Amino acid sequence: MRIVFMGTPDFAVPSLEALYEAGHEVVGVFTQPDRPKGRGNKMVMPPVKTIALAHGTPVFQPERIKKQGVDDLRSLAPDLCVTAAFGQILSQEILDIPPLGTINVHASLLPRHRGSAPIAWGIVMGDKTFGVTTMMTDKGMDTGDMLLKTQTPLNEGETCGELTARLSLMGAQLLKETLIALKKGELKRIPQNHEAHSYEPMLKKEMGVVDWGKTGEEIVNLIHGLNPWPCAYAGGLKLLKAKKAPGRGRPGEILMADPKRGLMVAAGDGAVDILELQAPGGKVMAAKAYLLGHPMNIGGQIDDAI
RNA sequence: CGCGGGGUGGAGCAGCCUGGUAGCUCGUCGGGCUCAUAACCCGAAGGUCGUGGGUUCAAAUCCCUCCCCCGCAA
Repeated sequence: MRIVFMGTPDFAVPSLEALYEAGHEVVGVFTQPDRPKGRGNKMVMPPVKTIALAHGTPVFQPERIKKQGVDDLRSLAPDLCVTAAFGQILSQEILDIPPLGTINVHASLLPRHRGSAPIAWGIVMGDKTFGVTTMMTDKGMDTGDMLLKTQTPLNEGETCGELTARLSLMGAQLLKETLIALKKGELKRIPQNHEAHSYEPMLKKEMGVVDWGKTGEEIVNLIHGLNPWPCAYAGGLKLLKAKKAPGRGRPGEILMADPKRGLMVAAGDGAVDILELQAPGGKVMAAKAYLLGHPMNIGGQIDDAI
């Protein structure tokens, strides 16, 4: 079976590798163009490209697949397309090319959390159960029929980055199973219950500003959901890990700032024990370590920390 | 050459501008005190101040080189 894979970030890598491992014929890989990134603005290739090149698979990086990728895709004559966090929207013209259709690996339990950042939003919104769904891609945004689904509970204190790594492996496994079922003709298409869907937009930096009037739990979810990007911020400090704690005070008030006991900030309801943070220009460090060199005034406002 | 921050005992920082004895908060080790403790007291070990070069009587500090780390720009 001739398969064309479309994907870009780390999340997509295990899925692509699963195709190779299962012995599928990956005839081409589409991924986002190399982009200037990091310090020095050096050109960096998407993780998926690195893997594809290592396997000698032809790589295509159209700026807009809808415009410049159609002919390339058609000439590859794929039987099936597989997508995983590709980052571009496919037109009907593209979806019509592979006879078997296009299967997408989506990191949520559809129909919940359609959109580009399902894991982060799930954590931010307080979900306890996460998962991956394989689905037939259609013209809409993650609206196609579902195929297989797998789920997992959120671990205590787990961040979006950590959960994403886990789900990417689960997604790869699910993709394998999906293709096996496809081959056997046992694949069932389950329409989504569109009534129950939710859709969330791309993450924005502004979301990260902590509103200390919210509950301790909501704030902790925000901190973990936005880690590693764009991250939650308070007073110039990037907050990476935290846990809910009992406490009472003016929202944002520093209740405790002790190198031995930690950094506790009052929320609208309860308090938040900051475990890990990052100061401008600095590395990620335990809040207790930060306090050794940056004493804070108890009773002060965390937003004035820097 | 995209912009900016940083590299100082094991950890987090100060000192650098205005060269001249290595400082702070912890940790560690030893001793003491206490029913006890994230408490307190006494003492000790531990640093080529990222690298290489330059200026100087003298460089963590001033000048140049290189390496590494972090943030912005998604």
